[in-house]
Amino acid sequence: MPDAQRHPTMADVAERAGVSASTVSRTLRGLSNVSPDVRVRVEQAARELNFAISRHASSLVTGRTGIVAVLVPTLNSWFMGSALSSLGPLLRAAGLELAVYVVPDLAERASFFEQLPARRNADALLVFSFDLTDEESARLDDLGMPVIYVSQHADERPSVYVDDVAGARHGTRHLLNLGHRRIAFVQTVGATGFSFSSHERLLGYQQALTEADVPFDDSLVVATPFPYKRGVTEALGKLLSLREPPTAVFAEQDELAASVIWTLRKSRVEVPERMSVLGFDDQPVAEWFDLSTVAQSPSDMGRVVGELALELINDPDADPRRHVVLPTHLIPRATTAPAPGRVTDLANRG
Amino acid sequence: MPDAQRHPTMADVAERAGVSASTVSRTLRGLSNVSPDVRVRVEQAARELNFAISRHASSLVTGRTGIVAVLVPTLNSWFMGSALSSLGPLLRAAGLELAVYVVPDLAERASFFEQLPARRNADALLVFSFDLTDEESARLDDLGMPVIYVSQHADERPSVYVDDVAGARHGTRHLLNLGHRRIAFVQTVGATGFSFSSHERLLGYQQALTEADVPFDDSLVVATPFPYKRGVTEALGKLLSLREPPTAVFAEQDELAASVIWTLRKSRVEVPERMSVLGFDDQPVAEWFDLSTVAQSPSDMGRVVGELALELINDPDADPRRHVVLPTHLIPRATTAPAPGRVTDLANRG
DNA sequence: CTGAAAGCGCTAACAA
DNA sequence: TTGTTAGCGCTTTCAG
Repeated sequence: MPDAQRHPTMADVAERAGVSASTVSRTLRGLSNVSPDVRVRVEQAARELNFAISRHASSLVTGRTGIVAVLVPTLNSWFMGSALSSLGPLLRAAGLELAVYVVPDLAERASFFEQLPARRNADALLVFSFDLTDEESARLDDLGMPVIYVSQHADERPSVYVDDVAGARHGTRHLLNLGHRRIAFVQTVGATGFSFSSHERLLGYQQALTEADVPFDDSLVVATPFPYKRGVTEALGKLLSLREPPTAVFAEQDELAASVIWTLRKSRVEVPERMSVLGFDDQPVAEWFDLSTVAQSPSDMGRVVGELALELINDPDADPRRHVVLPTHLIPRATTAPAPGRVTDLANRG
Repeated sequence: MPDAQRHPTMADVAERAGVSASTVSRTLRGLSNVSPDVRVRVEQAARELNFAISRHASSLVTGRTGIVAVLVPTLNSWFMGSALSSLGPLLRAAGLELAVYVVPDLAERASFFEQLPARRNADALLVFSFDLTDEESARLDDLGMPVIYVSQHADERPSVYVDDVAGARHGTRHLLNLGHRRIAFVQTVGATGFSFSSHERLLGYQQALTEADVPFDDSLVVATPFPYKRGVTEALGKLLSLREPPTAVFAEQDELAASVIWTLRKSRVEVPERMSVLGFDDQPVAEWFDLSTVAQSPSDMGRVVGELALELINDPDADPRRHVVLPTHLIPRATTAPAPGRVTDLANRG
């Protein structure tokens, strides 16, 4: 259907408005030094011709592409989806495009870092949820554009992440305050091992235990491979058959927590009567399951990282190593309750 | 950290290799008419200088941007995530970039169609899961690039969608074959009303009933607003209080089905003993819940639409109105069972 | 406030 | 097979 007639150029608009191309350029970019009547004529001509600027032509001369690139392992996760769904509109509002590099496996990853396709083709790169090797980070340093690390620390480089340690500490304290002393921690382990967040959350869990003088027992920490189900059943089996089984499970993330609850209920272990379950994230599934959880906000994260990107792009003097740490908050729902056979204060402060 | 020294250009590479810029261009694009030794020299020079081509400069002369744009309502859904996660790598392999326009609400949508930011800045546009007005579609026709409609039909324009009607028909037949005669259909209704798929699935449901001579009863069709929970409780309340309540529920999609199961179990209605529940999608949640469902594959969809885009971009003579319809298949799991008090053939053919 | 001219980095004829 | 030339459509001096 589309009629591939050529797009009008600035020269066309200029001719129609009876001015020069430079004036059209100035007008359309909203520069101040254009007389009101000329501005009106130009704008009208542009509208009539249905003119759209060619970003490529202007990039060539300004040296800016108007594109922000993001590097993600997948788009198929709550975190990515939420973060990018808020980042996208924010960038658009600033007149920038969002380009996405999906790098699902090791081969693609190697090729990405070898070719660096974003080089010269974006104004900034946002690296989401990767645990980069030093070599990879070094490669990105030569990209010639600001690189912001999301969901991971990166020394001397700008990054944005949620305070996983504090979040897990608060969550664990919530369980401790409910009188639990045997608290299990369930992690997921992927193809590339534990994620950065996973480490941090375990750390927060340990810190809270230490603060409460509850000895850390590593038989209470279990890992399960990603496509849960079987792994979860096994992991819970292990926990329930301990001499002194846990009365609470802190799952590293909500989907895992949901799976834990599901599996427990199947085995007739009531939640929260016999076992409290706490998640991390506050994904939609947490609401369905009435799951107590430590909430984080990926859409806030998208917003914050977008703003930081704009700043680094527009202000060359901006601090190029800023770290932004986002908070979490505890949402007690129906899956955590006082430890069986214990009278406690119901505090859920973290 | 990045040292903003200027990027080397083709001229730099040319100088270093002792050839002209055209030769560099030809070499790097892999054209055949370059002598082997020159090729080697050029490639080495490019490598040494860490040269990367400026897509913008070449776009200017070739008229192609090397970008495929997608228009999506959100990135925060299983369907989008899966589809784009497969589309991205496919495009990269073809040397194309993926640009994403996230248009979450009516205001953004209006602005998108007014400005058409993709115009002149992409080689094709893929419109995902929008029900466009005629006016909007017409606007896209003037974009000057192939526009492919995903998850929706569009007369006379290329489109890719899953066969929702057939899928829902198969699913409904599965329930009929299990002896169910009172089968409810639960839809979700969003801010903009029912989606295209929603309509189609309802249609398939009705067709199957008709084929089986089961009268269609519109009190068995209920809708619930998107953030389920409350809506689902109400909807099920309505169904269960019917004079002749259903023995099976066909939910328009898996998340909704999960919510239905959850709510039923809370009300002590056993699934599948007293109520069968069937979903649509085969999202990960279907596996957790051991949910019988009608499976579709968004990642196949991403792949197919990507291939179609490449074809339309590269071959001007390609049929510009091709429709590709993707299949579904039934996955019987644990949430569908013979209707209570009925002896039936357990066929699950669709 | 406006226009003319130069050139951003590349590719596409055309010659050689 | 290679180099030369002439732009692609814009922005940016620099004059006026």
